[in-house]
Amino acid sequence: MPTSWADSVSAAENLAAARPRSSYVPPHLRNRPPSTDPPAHASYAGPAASVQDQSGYGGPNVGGSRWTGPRNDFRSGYGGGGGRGSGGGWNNRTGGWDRGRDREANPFADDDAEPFVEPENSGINFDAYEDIPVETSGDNVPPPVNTFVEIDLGEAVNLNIRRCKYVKPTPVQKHAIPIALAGRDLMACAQTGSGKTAAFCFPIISGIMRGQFPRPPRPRVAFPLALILSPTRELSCQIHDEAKKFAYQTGVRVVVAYGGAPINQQLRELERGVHILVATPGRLVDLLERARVSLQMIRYLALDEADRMLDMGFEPQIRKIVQQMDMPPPGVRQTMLFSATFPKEIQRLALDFLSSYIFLAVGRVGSSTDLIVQRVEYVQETDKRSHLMDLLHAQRANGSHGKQALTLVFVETKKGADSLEHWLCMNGFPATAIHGDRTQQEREYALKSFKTGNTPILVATDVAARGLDIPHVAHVVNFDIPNDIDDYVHRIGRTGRAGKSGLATAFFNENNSSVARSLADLMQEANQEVPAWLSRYAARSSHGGSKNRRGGNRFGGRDFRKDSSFNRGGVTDYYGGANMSSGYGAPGGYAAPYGGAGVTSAWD
DNA sequence: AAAAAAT
Repeated sequence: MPTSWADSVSAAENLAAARPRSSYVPPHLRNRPPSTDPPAHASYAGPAASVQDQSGYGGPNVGGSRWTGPRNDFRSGYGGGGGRGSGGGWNNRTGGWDRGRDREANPFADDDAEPFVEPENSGINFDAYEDIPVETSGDNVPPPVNTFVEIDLGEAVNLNIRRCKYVKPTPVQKHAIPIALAGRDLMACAQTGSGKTAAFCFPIISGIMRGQFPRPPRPRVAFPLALILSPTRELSCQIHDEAKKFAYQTGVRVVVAYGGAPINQQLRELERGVHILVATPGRLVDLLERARVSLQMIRYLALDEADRMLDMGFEPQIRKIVQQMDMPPPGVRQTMLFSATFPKEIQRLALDFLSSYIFLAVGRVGSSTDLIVQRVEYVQETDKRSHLMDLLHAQRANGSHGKQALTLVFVETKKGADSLEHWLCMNGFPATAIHGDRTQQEREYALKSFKTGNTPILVATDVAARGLDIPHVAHVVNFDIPNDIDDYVHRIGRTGRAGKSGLATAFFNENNSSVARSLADLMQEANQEVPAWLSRYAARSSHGGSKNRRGGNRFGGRDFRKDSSFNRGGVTDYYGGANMSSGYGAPGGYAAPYGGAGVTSAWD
């Protein structure tokens, strides 16, 4: 148990200062006490060898295709194996499997320099994940695994798993990885912070290493084999950083592309060859229109925060990328959708992108357990600032060595973020802010300054609501409560990560009456204390189907194919499409903001 | 109604 941040910081600093840097230490042995070293890796023959050795493996994809044939044929059409030609590599011209690996930066180098280092550094409290409820549905669901050893991800990836200090898979990984390795499409609903990124990255990396792929047909155009899309630039960066760790010295190249940053550097990276492209939609569309990226060789598509990616703001861009460019259709590529929340109407939309998929729901680790203590306080608009100050004062008293616990304050608008940041600073609270009107440089600086504890208060819009893994956030304050309860779920999920505890406080007033019911339900479901006044609000505003009514089970979501309003005697009906619109009456309290002729707001 | 996402 770490004593305090400041102690951890100084301990880490001492450690770093004491370490001699004179002789070469292999990356995986750096910064580690001898007792925790992984076993010697004399047998580690290098990634290129692994790739060659396994080149006969047919790839992970099984199952039929509704297109031109089995997925594997897609590969053999070009007849170009990874080992052919002069250099042996998928992207021979620009580096391939072998060249450039010496230059590959060690993505683990900074890990132990992190100020908040902890003794047993798997980082994840697995006890919090025991006996977590899991629901799967779909045809022939591959059985889960209990250890990484059971999954043959290959020697190089196994090594990276050890470097990441992953001891055993999280529940979502136990289920999702076998499904993905079996080549199945997947819709996975699991709390962020429970290891989703690794759950889709490991199978993709493994599949790319084992598969044989045609040579890129044109120079100066990037032909990624896998595409990972996310809704914010910072999240794409985070996924990229993670994926680089998982792919370290495997020869699999991961490149990130997002807006707000100079495109030329991204273009250069792409030209060096890319197997896995992590991107935000806007920049990717730009690259596609410039014909600098082609999706024709995509074999794996992953949407992180998939419900957000398919909501009204993003859907057109996603459809353009996935359906209107040159990406292979469902059944040819493998598609994986991940999110902590999956509203039914979004699940329905997602059918367009999936083929005979498996639905997986892992009980929420954070938001519906006591790991996050949720409080709701009645605060008038005009009292919010002074109320926040009271909270921060109380926290400052609890902090150690004058350092405050990290507090993430969510507001509704960019303007509101600016003005609250300014006000906090004026009142002696070290705050910074992040929102979409700031430059990318400012955004990244704010995030970094917050993460390091330099500025322990971060005021944020929903740009920071999803996916961002910021360790040691002790407190999430919903200064403004979001209108969509799913956003609330994602926001409070910034604390209580990796099985750790956290606190979430929301400032409720009349303006939030539309979410009173769903908020009360959610809190009750999570065994939180629901104030009597909130229950009264909930009862008052609950009649009439609200968009915010959720399934009412203990899962983060439920396979909508099981919903009677969508079901016509078998899940296969949904792939016919004929009864889709007629079956879309949403009697379960979900109005229909999407699709169909009458696109009406469900909450006007 | 707001936020995000290309220049």
